[in-house]
Amino acid sequence: MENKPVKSPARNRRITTGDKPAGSRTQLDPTRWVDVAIDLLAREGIAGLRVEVLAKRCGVTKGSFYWHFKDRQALLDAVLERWREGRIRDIEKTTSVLPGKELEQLHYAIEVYGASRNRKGMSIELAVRDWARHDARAAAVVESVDLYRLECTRRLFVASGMSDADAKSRSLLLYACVFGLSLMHYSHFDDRLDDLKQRIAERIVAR
Amino acid sequence: MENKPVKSPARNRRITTGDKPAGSRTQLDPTRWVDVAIDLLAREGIAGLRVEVLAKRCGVTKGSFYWHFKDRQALLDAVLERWREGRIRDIEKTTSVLPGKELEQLHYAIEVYGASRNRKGMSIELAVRDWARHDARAAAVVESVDLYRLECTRRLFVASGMSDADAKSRSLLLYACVFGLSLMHYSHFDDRLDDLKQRIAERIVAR
DNA sequence: GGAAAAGCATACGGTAGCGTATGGAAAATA
DNA sequence: TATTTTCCATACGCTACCGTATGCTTTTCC
Repeated sequence: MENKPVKSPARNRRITTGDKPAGSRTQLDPTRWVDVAIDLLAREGIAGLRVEVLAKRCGVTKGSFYWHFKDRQALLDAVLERWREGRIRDIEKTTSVLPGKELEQLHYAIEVYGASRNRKGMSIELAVRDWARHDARAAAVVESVDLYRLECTRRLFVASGMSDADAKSRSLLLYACVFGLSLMHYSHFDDRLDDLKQRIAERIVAR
Repeated sequence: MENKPVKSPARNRRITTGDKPAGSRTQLDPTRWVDVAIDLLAREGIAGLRVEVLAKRCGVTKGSFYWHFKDRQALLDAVLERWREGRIRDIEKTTSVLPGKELEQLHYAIEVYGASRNRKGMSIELAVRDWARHDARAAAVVESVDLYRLECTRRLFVASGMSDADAKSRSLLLYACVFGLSLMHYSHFDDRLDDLKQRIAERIVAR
């Protein structure tokens, strides 16, 4: 008597990812779960990154999740690792520059971090940092990323002719300012925010 | 059976604001709940501020909580209001200064914000800001506090002889740096952090 | 001293979330 | 085609919460 409703079969889940030569393995999700998880993290924060919510967002149930991951912590570890790798790559890309263009590149970095098109990236950044305040693993990842960033921009300042101590302080000030601004609500403080930001960037980089 | 049998009022609370003089009244709780709640907020963040956890920390059960507060949101509103008042008072105290001592006072403010003895205050600050990222009420409070802070320090910069535009940018940079530093993990970036901080403060305030 | 209110405990229903058990369907493989 | 492996749905037990209902005990006040 107990017929199944057969409501939403996953019949046409033909995954057409960048197929290798007839890879033949379904190979559906090792990365997709993390993709959606990071999107959820950006929107809701670490407290909103729940297994069943994530599964629903992926169009499956948690039965699938627990086939791919041992538990929630395994997902969180994967999210952290993915974030770390992405940040390292991004830092290297942002701070590699031809000699002579260092200060220009530093200005560019500041502008990119504060740009509105980078909203999601900054949401992830803040979510991870909040996460790190109550989780040692996240804190360790944040620290490694911070140190790498600080070191890369320090080199740029040094390459542009500044002393090591000056370069260090400017590098730290740069990132502190970038993240601090993303924490604040100052849009009503001035009606010419672009000028304001420009002056701040000058104070960090110039002279 | 849809009547309200006996118990309904959550309304006629004791006044507690000087009803009787020196009455040794119970006076136990209108503020104490919020005290403990803010302590819990500092430790665990907004996600850890749960009714039953708070009650246990107060040494009672939630039956007591729901006598004093309509619901969890009422507590959160009280926490926000208390935080806002405290910040406003603190800003006024920190930025009121004799003419001629403005830059000195700005240095003092920076140093106080970054001091280790202010750890709990900064924990609350970060918890409220994270809260504000997903709650409109908290966001409104943060914005009002931010604008007040920015305005007060702007006046200090102006009073020390800077242009209005310069003062605005330095004021914003000051707070962005203070909060940004509290988000970062840079203790291994240099072995002389005091020098580093001093250089940053100089760059924000001096010249 | 006794009624009334204040202050709190206990029990309950309800939701959301984690992780497990188990079965079923689809794809891969023999 | 038959069997195994992959992938997912469903159901279950458990815990942590929120908010309500209903007492019980201590004050307060007359």
